[in-house]
Parts: sequence; structure tokens; C-alpha cells
Amino acid sequence: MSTMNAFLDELAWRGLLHQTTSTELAAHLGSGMRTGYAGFDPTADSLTIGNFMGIKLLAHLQRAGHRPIVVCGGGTGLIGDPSGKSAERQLLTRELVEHNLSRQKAIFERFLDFSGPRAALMRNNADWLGAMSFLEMLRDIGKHFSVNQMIARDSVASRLEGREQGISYTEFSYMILQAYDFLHLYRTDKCSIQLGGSDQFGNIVSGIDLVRRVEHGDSFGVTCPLVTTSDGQKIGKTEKGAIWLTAERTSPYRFFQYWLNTADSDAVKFLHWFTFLDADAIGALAHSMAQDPGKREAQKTLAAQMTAMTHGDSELSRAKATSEALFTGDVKSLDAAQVGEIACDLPSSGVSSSALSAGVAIIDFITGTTIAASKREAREFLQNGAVSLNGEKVAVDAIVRSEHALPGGVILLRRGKKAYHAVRVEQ
RNA sequence: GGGCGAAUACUCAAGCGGUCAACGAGGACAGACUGUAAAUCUGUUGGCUAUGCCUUCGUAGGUUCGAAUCCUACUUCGCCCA
Repeated sequence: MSTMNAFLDELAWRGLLHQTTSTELAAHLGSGMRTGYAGFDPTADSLTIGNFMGIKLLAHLQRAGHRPIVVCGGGTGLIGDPSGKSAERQLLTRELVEHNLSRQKAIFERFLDFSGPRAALMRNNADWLGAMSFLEMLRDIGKHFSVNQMIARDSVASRLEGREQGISYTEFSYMILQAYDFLHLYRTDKCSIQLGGSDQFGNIVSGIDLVRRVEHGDSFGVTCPLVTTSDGQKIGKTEKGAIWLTAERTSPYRFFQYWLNTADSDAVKFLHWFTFLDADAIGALAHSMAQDPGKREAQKTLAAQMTAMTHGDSELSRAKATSEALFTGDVKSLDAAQVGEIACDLPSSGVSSSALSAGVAIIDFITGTTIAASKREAREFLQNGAVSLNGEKVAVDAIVRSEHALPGGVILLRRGKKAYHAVRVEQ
């Protein structure tokens, strides 16, 4: 079904349109340039692919001719959203939030245009929440909220019923703060739309109500479905931590690998959700996958698109080359420069050349690297035949010597299929 | 403020004086099969100088030959009463 609006239609065919707050939204969007915002957490100096959906909603909004605002939760971040059962929030200093904000902006700049007539804006809600006194908040904002309605919200209700977990007054107040964000942006930036995940619907509606009561104005909300993998996992969470959008935290190689390893059942879905490829291109990939899933064309395209978007074309080709070398190529035939490049992409550690010339038992050699956490584990992996050194399986009693170093002074370890580690030989 | 109850490894969750490094489930990791997939099967899942030793069951003490199990205080959380 078409909503007769470029933005909403785009979200709809991609499966990113979960709910809107009003049927008049299409008309609102169709009658001029509008401004919409989405909120982000300032607790780190980077963003993860869990944040990617918010970025993408804003990007689609801008592409459809509207203005996006990135709202950093410098104020609300101190409180914690009860929707997610996150642990006690750490108090962030003003400086840290500023620092994180500026680093995050570099990421947003890859996806949003911060210049021109529809220039994206960045706002920090600490600026207005921090300036407001408790009395003002109670008098001007709090009176517009009904506790009866507040406790009916899913996020709160579940906490009130739960035997194990209550809810503090602080967290209970979170929705008021978030609603006030919307009111503030409505006043200062003529912002009339809030975007978010479906779990934010309640908070968005609270904001819309507040805008209507205080300013007698119309505002709108759009939510996307919570994106999960086919087995119900959150996207971007791995045991080794989240997948980040900056190279310092997640190397482009690992980023590329993450997407390449997408399950068949998720690949086409992810192309819709995460890339900007059009319906024809995705349709062709879906067809290819149905014909020959072993070729993994959908996964390869997904990985290439995502890596190019977040890290650029040159990083993509590096990530591709590294993947080729590690998974299909013979590492022994690489030259020193190639080995060096690959080693940069992998977790690494060092070994002294003197220790190496004396010979190191393989068990000790891999213990403490990312290959094995302890000797017990090292022994187990070696006995299973899970470990290779420079592409060749090693026995439990093998000794690592200087001649094992590849050109460039690196020894490549591999555990199982996908876990790699580079050991640099140091003087 | 008063009363009651809970706290165990990544998570959930047994255990209630010795046979407990701690049942079970999930997760994760490895092997086989594959396509660097899914499903399935097998194994592993505190550490070590390894048929033994060391450190772990909210924190700190105590009782005992011996404590995750009993006692005391503290911390945190939940429930009920005010």
C-alpha cells in the first residue's frame, strides 16, 4: 500500500515502517520541508550497528527532502531508559559528553549531509535539560503528565509487576525528559517528527501529547520495527563485544567479516534494512540466492556495501584482500608488505626474537593470544586440531622457531575457521 | 521505621555440613558435515608446574576436623506492614 509519500514509501518497501502516530503524517511531509529527529546515546565515543537504524531513518528522511536532527542524549543518558533493563548508568562528565559528541559527529557525517538547505543538525539535550530546574520541570512540564497513564506504559508496567526488579523514581521520570526533548525541539527548530525504534513508541507519543498541550501544535512519530536476526538475536552483538562503526574499535576487516557471515535467512532482509540498494538490485540478489545459495552473493554484496559506506572504498578493498588471502589464499606466498597489511587488520601480539630462536612450545606460544585464553584451552584446541600456523595445522608438541616467521616478521595463527591472530617478531 | 525473603560461574538455575570447581538448561567455543551459512551429531566451558594442587558460591568475620551449605554484622535487591 502506498502512502503517497516518498519517505514513508521508502521505509515501507524496506520493511522499516512499523507504526506512525497519525494518518496525517503523509500530508504533513508532502506539504513542505519538515524537520525530524532521532536520539542517540552519548556514552561512548563511537556508535554501533545497533545505532545504525536510527542513522538510516534520518538519512532516508533527508534524502526525501527533509531536515534531520541528531539528538545526543547527554542529559537523558544520565537517567537511563527503563525500556531496556540496562544497569545503573555511569555519570558522564560534561567534557566527556562533548568529546563523545564530536567523535560521533564524524560518523554521522558519513551518512548525513551537514551542509546545504537541508543541513543536518546536532543537538545535545543536556543543553536544555541541564538548564532547567527541578521546580520548573515539575511546574511547567510535570503537570501535563498523568501518573495513571505513565504507569500503564509497557516499559513501566513490566517493572512494577516484576518481582525481581522495581523501578526508581529517576527512571520513572525518563519519559518526561524525553517528551520534553520533543517540545524543546518543536519550539527551537520547528521539529515536528520523531523517529525511533518500536520500543520508543510510548515515549514518542508522550512527546506528541506534550507538544499539543503546551503549544497546541501537531507533531508526529514514526517507528521502525526492532531489527533482530532470524534467531531473535540483537544485531551487532557478538561475544567479543558490539560491532562499532569506527575503525579504531572494530577494524574494517572484522566489520566486513561480520556482514559476510550473515545467515542465509537474514541476508535479503538485511539488504533491505541496512543498504541503500534499490528494489531491483535487491531482487536480483534474492534471485541469485534462491538459485545458488552457496555463492553467497547477497552476503558478499551486503558486506561490500556496508563496509564501503562506513569505512570508504579503499578500506573495503583492503578488507576484501585480507579476507581473500586468509580464507582462500596461501599465506606463505604473500610478500612482506601484504603480510604487514593483513597483520594490521587482525588482533596481534608480540614475541621476542630471542625467545623464538630458542624455540617456543606451541602451547605456550598461543596461550595469552586471542587464540587461547589459558593453557588448558590451548591444549584442548590443539588436541582438536583446531589450530593452524601460517595455514598449516599444528600438532600439540610442535615447537615454534624463527624460521616460521613470514616475510615481514609475522606469524599467523588461526583457530577454527574464522579466528585469526598475528604474532609480530620483535627484537 | 517494623516484619519477611533473596544474593551461586556468561545468563537462568540446582545445591541446605563432607563424595562440590559445584546438577541441569541456555549461550559460547572447538571437531564432523557444509558454503567463512542454517540444522544436526560429538566434545569443552575457573586456573595450574595436573591421577594432585590453588582460587571461587554478595562482603567481612565466626562455629566446626571440615562450610556454597550453620551463626553474626554489613551491603544490595524484592515483598509485606506503618
